[in-house]
Amino acid sequence: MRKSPQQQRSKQMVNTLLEATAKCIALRGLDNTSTPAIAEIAGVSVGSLYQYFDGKDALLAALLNKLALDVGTALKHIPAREGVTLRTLIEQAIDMGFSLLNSSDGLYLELVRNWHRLPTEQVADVLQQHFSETARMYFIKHFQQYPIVDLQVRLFIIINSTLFTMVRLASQQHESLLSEKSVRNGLVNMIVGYLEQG
Amino acid sequence: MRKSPQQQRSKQMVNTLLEATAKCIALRGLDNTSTPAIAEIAGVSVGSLYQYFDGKDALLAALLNKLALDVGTALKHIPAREGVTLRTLIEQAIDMGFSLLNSSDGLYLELVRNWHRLPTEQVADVLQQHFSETARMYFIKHFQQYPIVDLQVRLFIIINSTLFTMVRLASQQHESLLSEKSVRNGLVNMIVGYLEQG
Amino acid sequence: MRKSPQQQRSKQMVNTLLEATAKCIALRGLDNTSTPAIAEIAGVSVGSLYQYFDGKDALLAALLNKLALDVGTALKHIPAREGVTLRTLIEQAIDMGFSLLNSSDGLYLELVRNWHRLPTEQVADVLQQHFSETARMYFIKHFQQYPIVDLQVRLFIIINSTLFTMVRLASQQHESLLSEKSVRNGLVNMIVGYLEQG
Amino acid sequence: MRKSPQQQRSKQMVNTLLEATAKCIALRGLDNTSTPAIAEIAGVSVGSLYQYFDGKDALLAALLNKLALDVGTALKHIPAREGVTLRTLIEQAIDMGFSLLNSSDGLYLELVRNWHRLPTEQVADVLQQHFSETARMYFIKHFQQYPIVDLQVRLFIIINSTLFTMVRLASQQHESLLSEKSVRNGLVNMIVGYLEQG
DNA sequence: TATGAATGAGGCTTCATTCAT
DNA sequence: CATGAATGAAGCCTCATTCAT
Repeated sequence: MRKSPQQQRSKQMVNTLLEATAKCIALRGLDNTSTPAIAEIAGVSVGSLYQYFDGKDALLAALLNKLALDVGTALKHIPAREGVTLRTLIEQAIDMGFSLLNSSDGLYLELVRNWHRLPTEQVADVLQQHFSETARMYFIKHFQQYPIVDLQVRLFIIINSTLFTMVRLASQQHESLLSEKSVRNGLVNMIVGYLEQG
Repeated sequence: MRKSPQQQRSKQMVNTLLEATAKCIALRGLDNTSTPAIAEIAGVSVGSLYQYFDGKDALLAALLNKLALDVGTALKHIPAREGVTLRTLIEQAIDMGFSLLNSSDGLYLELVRNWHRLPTEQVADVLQQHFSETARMYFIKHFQQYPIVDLQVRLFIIINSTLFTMVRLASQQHESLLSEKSVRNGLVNMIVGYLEQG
Repeated sequence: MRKSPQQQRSKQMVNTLLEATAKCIALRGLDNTSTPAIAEIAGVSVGSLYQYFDGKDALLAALLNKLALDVGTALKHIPAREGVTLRTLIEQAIDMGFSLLNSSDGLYLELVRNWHRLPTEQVADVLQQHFSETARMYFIKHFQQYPIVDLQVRLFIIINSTLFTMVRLASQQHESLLSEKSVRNGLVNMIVGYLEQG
Repeated sequence: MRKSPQQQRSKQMVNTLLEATAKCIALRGLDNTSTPAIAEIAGVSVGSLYQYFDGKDALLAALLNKLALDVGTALKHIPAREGVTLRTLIEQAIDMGFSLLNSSDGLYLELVRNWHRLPTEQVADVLQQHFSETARMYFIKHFQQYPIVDLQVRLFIIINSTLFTMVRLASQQHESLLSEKSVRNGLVNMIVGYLEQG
């Protein structure tokens, strides 16, 4: 590990680099994202890059963490007011998912597609925790009469199903016969149905 | 295109190379699968590789086609006898999925993980058709009373959900808290529930 | 050296290979003329090629010899009847040059362009001798009153000047502002003028 | 295009590489001039080569441009004082030609030999323009009484004739029966004679 | 002899990383 | 700290030639 940033300039540099990484991935794809390319986009020398990050992987890891936090935050802002139905909640989550996948020039899309080549542990942790907690709280509040068994399993299934179905759709967007809306509704139906099963 | 094989030896070589490719992907991952690596595993010179395939991509494409055919064949052998329930059908498909993902040293796992970097068109075609047909026939036979609307959408969702949920599980197998069995059952429940919705 | 052809079949094979070589050079250029390519055009295996020729260079050398003989023969047929003027003689030679360069899909053009990479010694010999003899005889017959001094030098200059000027012109034919005719006439004038100098 | 050099070191490197390229071509011939060979002669890693040039072709193009400029400059320094005869002018040009061809270990020789495989457009431009202008000016100044018709054609013929005759001679120098001097004089006679023709 | 599959040296190029300035 | 030039291992591919059948 390099020194962690301790000064103003440092933090800015770190930020610049992370943004450049994001931009590069979005524009050129993960495969074409090289350290020189990142440095160039950041308007900084490769050397500097290595002052702040141990290398490509460290940079990616940092980017993922940052994004995970952002997403986590965004998720927390899905209003869980009193009386909101499960269906509504899920609709909102999925809509947010689609808008993330379509945002940032496809950054998230490219990242999820390549999840297995990325240092995703922490990301998974962050999101997993968020969803687990949210779900647990929701069910405790609303459905204590028929508590969900196997919550972990169901969450695992739902999250992966939704995420990758969305990614696959977004990946063929232009040439797809399926509309985003119909897939969204299908997913919602499937998930709600599943969660309401004894 | 290279000359197509014209002799006994040739067909064998093609096979050797495809197997080496498969082995290499399984053992070392797609990223570390290079033409030299393949040639070495095949016990053959790089030159030979290029006598039979136009390059790395052609080799991959050929491998995928072959595997798609194999899988297609395997799927056709899922017995669809009279009176088999939808649940059973799906259970069998999923079980087959898991056994494929766990077979061949993880070859299928690695391939599905990297789907977006592979020349998957034909593969998708083969499988898509199989599932579409099977599903259509099944529902025509059993459920004409409440015909499934949006079959394409539902299949898209189900297939991707299942596939990637399984892949994600298999990818963390050793360290996962979730058992294959529980995920399998969850998926089956979810899918059956979804398909039986009006 | 391989065995020299001693049988019918052999001679034919040699011929087929030489023609294939010529064709290949004309169509694909010397740089893209590989032994496999030649064998394929000849409809013969690479192995056979090596039965008859020691390799690429031997093949080229043989081709050049053959062509040199052909050209030599053609040159001999330029009618040197009584009373033909020097100018006419040269015009005919140049016209023949242009028609060779434009013939055979550009084979000669490509060969002359690449003269320095070819085993040209013998070719040069053949042609050199032809021209020397012709010239000597011509001048002895017609101009003994003012015999050309430095015949070797003059021939060297004339031949190379003409040849490469023609080749250069033919090489840019399509995009050239200069017409073949005007260059031809210019060459003739220059050469005749030069030869008639004391 | 690579980044253009921005520092002292860079310009030096560019130079080193161009010189190494020149050296390599001169010593080993164009065919044996490979990127590894150039890098080795330059005493530099292959990678460096690619920091400065897009590849072999770019390197060649750059070398040619540089040499064209050098030659252009040299030509401009052929003194065209008042009263210099056409013959003298041509003698000087040819002498300069010979000395170039014999210089740099035969670099120019090898380059001209391979003209048709080189990116020669700009080179041709530079030289063509020089000669056209010089010739035009010369004839306007001295011979307006009998203006040369077909100047373009004559220049084309003269330049190519001279150049390739010289190259051919230089290519067989050691084994030739012809002396440089005699060929030089022959060329001069031929050219002057040609240019003075109505 | 004829075949053509197999070889492997050699050419081109990229990019993560280091290090002298 | 910042810089960016330099490195070199590693990937991709071609083709002249050999050799088992």
